[in-house]
Amino acid sequence: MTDPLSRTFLALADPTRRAILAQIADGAQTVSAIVAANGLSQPGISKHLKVLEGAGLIRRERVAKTRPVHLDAAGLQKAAGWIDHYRQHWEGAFDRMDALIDQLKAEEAKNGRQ
Amino acid sequence: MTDPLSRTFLALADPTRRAILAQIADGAQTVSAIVAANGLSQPGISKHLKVLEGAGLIRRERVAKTRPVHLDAAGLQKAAGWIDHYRQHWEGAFDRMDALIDQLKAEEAKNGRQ
DNA sequence: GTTAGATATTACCGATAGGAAATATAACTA
DNA sequence: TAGTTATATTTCCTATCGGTAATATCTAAC
Repeated sequence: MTDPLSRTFLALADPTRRAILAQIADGAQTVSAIVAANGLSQPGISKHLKVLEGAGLIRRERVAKTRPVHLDAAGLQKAAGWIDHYRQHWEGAFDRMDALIDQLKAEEAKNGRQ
Repeated sequence: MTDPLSRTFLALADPTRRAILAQIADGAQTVSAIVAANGLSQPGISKHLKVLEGAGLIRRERVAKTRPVHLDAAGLQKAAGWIDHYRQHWEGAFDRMDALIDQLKAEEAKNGRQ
């Protein structure tokens, strides 16, 4: 019952779930393939997939008996968007620091000439 | 005892903690100021700050009696870096889709000329 | 050194997460 | 229709989370 962004970050806060995303990044995989790749039980994987789906990070379709799992960019974009807001801040901070360093160097050079 | 990236994402998976980061994005704030801004109790805020510090998202210094809380770019950069890896994937997917649309348009135009 | 203010730590609570095992459902196949 | 495969759901356990209240610690000022 939490907000979508929290759900997305919570979904990313688990190594198994990040491994699943890494596994399907290059193309859809069946649940069985994901179970085989990770050491977990099948119900355990299904639970993780449910969390990822609820966070908008994966989509599932139905192909015959299997339910291939796809990466969904929408959820990741939301998370990236939130972080990007702060990236502007810290890159700004780096820029200001660079400017400060340049200024200090310039003054140092000027003092050297005195 | 979990891995650093999980700790970072877990720290971001809470609205109160994201609000704290938003509040200190433009400059350090004291714990009291953060307590006043959010509706929570002081120990509650201290707990959240501990989580944020463990995730490398904030730093704390000591200035007289207060402990100003600063945004720390390091943790955010790790999280952003992880997501960026997948951003390349999904932007690649968009590019490929754009290329496909261009190709379809080109063929359509060619057929139109026939 | 005593006192006051700012913050951290501890103890406790209810809710939820992550995990395994058992069971149920859904769809292909014989 | 019965059997088999793929996946989902339920149940149960323990650990952790988010919250509050009470207490402790650290620093500055007197």
